[in-house]
Amino acid sequence: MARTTGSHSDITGPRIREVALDLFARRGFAAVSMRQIASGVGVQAGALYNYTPDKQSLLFGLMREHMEELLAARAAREVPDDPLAELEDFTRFHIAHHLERPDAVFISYMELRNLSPENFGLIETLRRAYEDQLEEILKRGVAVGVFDVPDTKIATLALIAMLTGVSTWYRPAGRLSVQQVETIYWDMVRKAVATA
Amino acid sequence: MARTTGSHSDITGPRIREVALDLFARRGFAAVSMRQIASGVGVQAGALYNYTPDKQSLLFGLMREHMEELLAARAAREVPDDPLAELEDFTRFHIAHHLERPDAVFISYMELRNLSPENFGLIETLRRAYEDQLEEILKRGVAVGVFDVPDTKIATLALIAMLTGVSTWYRPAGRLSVQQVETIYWDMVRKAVATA
DNA sequence: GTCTATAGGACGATAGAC
DNA sequence: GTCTATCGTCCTATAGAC
Repeated sequence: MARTTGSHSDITGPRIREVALDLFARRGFAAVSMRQIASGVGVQAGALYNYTPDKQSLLFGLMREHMEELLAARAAREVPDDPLAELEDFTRFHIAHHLERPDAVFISYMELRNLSPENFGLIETLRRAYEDQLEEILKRGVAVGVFDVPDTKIATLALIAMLTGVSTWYRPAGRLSVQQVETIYWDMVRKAVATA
Repeated sequence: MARTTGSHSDITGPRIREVALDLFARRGFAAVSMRQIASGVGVQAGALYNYTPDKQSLLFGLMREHMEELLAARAAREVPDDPLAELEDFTRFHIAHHLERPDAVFISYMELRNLSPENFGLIETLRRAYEDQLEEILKRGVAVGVFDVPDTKIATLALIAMLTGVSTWYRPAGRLSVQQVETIYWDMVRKAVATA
């Protein structure tokens, strides 16, 4: 892992984030030391502090990046007009996006309690903004009579929990493609909010 | 927190488990020290080792107890005969049981990676046994034509993720009773697996 | 059963040389 | 920008007195 002394600012920065994401996801933030991260990158522990003021900022940066990427990817999408097609789009987007970055997904809800109160608040705001997009779809569908849910807020949380749960069991080498998984979940989501 | 020197084996044992459960849930296993647990109990750190061989056994004991209690509570139930009523019973049981012990629920899926491989395997076996009960209900319902799910294994995981997710947002002081929450979720579960 | 004391090591973060 | 060296603190777990 050792590396020759010298300047590598363009490489080291991203590598630190990469290694930290991997180690935090696999062992947990509190169980990972700055020395372990440095070793994975191939530098000494002190060198990390050229890139982050402290360990917690490293975690926060990874989580904020993940949430902002999620919101940006969602915003970049061309969204259909009717609520049913919109909900299908959201479902498929959510599953595909989350399965593409399992480590970031994992730490973003497992390590919330290791954030300072300020940082926690910032992440929660981003998470709320994302959830609100789903709730708005449900509200529109209820308004025009294509959905029937007793409580849009709870339905939102229930559906997101269900969809995000894919990350806990999906393995790319398994028997199902991402598209097949999307379709199976969409079938359940569609029916769960359908008019009786 | 200090306590007079002396024998308290009948009190200290349960208190250690109680304090550990609370601290592990609030801050995470790796972030909690034996000294902090001892301080919460009102003894010195060394005294803990009269009750547990090490920190990890303490965690494992809490998780195993939680899973065994879950299976026992489920087994003690009188289960209705038709799949639809059975599924409603499972849904309401799962929600009520989990909302009664949020800390144990929390650590039981957040701290899996802090278990040794052997202990992890034991907990996974118990978890699988519980999940299998739901899958059997779904299979029976599909067999007699009252449920329509494309994949019972995935539906099982999806429904459990949705139901367990209640623990992340429910607060007893909130606007809804446990019964109301059960009913809202049952409405979604019922429709999600219904025949089209 | 609990205490005090400690072994033996890892931690986060910083200072100063190059 | 990275290194080596280190400060001060905390950790798990054990030993031996009471």
